[in-house]
Amino acid sequence: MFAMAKQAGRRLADDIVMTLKKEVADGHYPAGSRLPTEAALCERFGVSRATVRSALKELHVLGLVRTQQGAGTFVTPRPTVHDGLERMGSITDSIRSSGKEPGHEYGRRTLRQVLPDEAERMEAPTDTEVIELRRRITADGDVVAYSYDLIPLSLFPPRFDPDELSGSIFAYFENALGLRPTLGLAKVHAVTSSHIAWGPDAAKHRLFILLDQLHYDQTHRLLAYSKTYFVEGAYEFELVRTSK
Amino acid sequence: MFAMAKQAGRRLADDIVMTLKKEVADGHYPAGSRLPTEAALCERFGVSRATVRSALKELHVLGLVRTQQGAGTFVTPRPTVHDGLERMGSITDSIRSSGKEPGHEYGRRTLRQVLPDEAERMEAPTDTEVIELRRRITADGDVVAYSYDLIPLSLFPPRFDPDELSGSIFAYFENALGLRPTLGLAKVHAVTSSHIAWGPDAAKHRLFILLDQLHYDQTHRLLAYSKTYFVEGAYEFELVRTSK
DNA sequence: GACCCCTAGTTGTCTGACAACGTCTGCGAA
DNA sequence: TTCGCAGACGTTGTCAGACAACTAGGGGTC
Repeated sequence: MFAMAKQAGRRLADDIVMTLKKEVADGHYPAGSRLPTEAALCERFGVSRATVRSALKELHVLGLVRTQQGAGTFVTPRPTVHDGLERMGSITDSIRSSGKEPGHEYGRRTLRQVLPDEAERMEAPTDTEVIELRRRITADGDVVAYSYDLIPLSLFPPRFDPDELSGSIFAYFENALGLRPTLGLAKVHAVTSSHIAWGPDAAKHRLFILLDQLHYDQTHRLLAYSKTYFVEGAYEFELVRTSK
Repeated sequence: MFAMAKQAGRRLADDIVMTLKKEVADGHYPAGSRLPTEAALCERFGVSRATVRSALKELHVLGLVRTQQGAGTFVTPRPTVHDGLERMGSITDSIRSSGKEPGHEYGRRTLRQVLPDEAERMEAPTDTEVIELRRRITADGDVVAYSYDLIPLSLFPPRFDPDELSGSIFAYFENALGLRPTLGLAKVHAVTSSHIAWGPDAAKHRLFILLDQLHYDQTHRLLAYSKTYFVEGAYEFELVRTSK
């Protein structure tokens, strides 16, 4: 039989989803191939058909499989594409997955009140206190982005020392604060400006893609408001668009 | 009872999903409020609980609701956000949903072979014949984007007259050819160039966001390769990023 | 007021059955 | 042999009823 480590609070169907997701990703079921029948999956996982169908429904909504009445459930053929910008994730990870070594150089860390336009975008009171970070993000030593991040002071523990913040902000959120950004609302702009870049290579960088983004966790609490200026040409900006 | 127009090939659960989605969007069930119980929804839609659960599962995976065993199903509080760039859809629709009137002005329509770099990006033979379209897309009369679209000639019926193509390409695909673009792979760039814009306002447009995009249908057939240059500032470029 | 227990209500899972639909087999006709 | 068709069979979609797991709320006790 199938003994799965069952985490507290998790539903049976979730385990099946995770297992099948992994097997599809690992090529156990190639694109276009047919998954085992619902009855076979029932037997394998030791659950009822209702539970298997719940799991398959999730895979269907996620676009991983396509079901056809009378025929079976098939793995959706997908171009081999790593996740794009539509997936929440740290820039650090995406640089690393492209085979380069990410780096962070921190500029000023400031404690201040939000500006009026920032408050409006964040839908926060105008007296909200935030920590402002200025960073340069590098890949194999080359600057790929300049980032200006605002993080509400209320997220941090009392007696917090801003200098603890280094490296990836996502990693800090997760490891030090136990917060996981799961939703980002971004606006994309093209920008030419000589006031964004700083540091030794600043003069070379004039054309940017601006990702003006609000980060939330699963409870829709605002974690950060960041403006990240990607140096045009230095960072491959990919996006997978899907229909509903 | 509830008599719903049932489209061919659609499942019962899909109708329920659409109805509930709309009602949530219309504020019929405010954020955080509890949806009717599964039993109540069964009665309302005249279906079994299995079908209702299938529909609710879809809403759950889509992040619209949260279910809690023993308590009920609740509408997820969400920032009010319309779909962003991560959703496949025509620019025309997105302009219309922002309350403006979309328009299309067609420039040259050309029948030609693909260029080498185009063939590489399209993963197509170098002797592929395509129809090239040049369009200006407008909102309330103002140019918001210049688009250069390549569509494989093989998609068109024999004795095709390029002049039939007008208005939204997506609409033409769907209505005239029965094709539905469901997947887009895009790269995003910032571009400054004086060679992109054409027409009366060309001189005003120098800074663009380029969406360099391959369009596929559900069978993963390439429908089009388009380079759309959005005039910076004229089009609000939004993106909803989610985690897996 | 604070705490515990019990109960009614709701979602999660199980079982069994039939309907709707796709696929394949095998037979007969050309 | 080849082609077309009918029917059997397999698979997913839906239905019905039941019980398990869990939550929220009420009432009682201290």
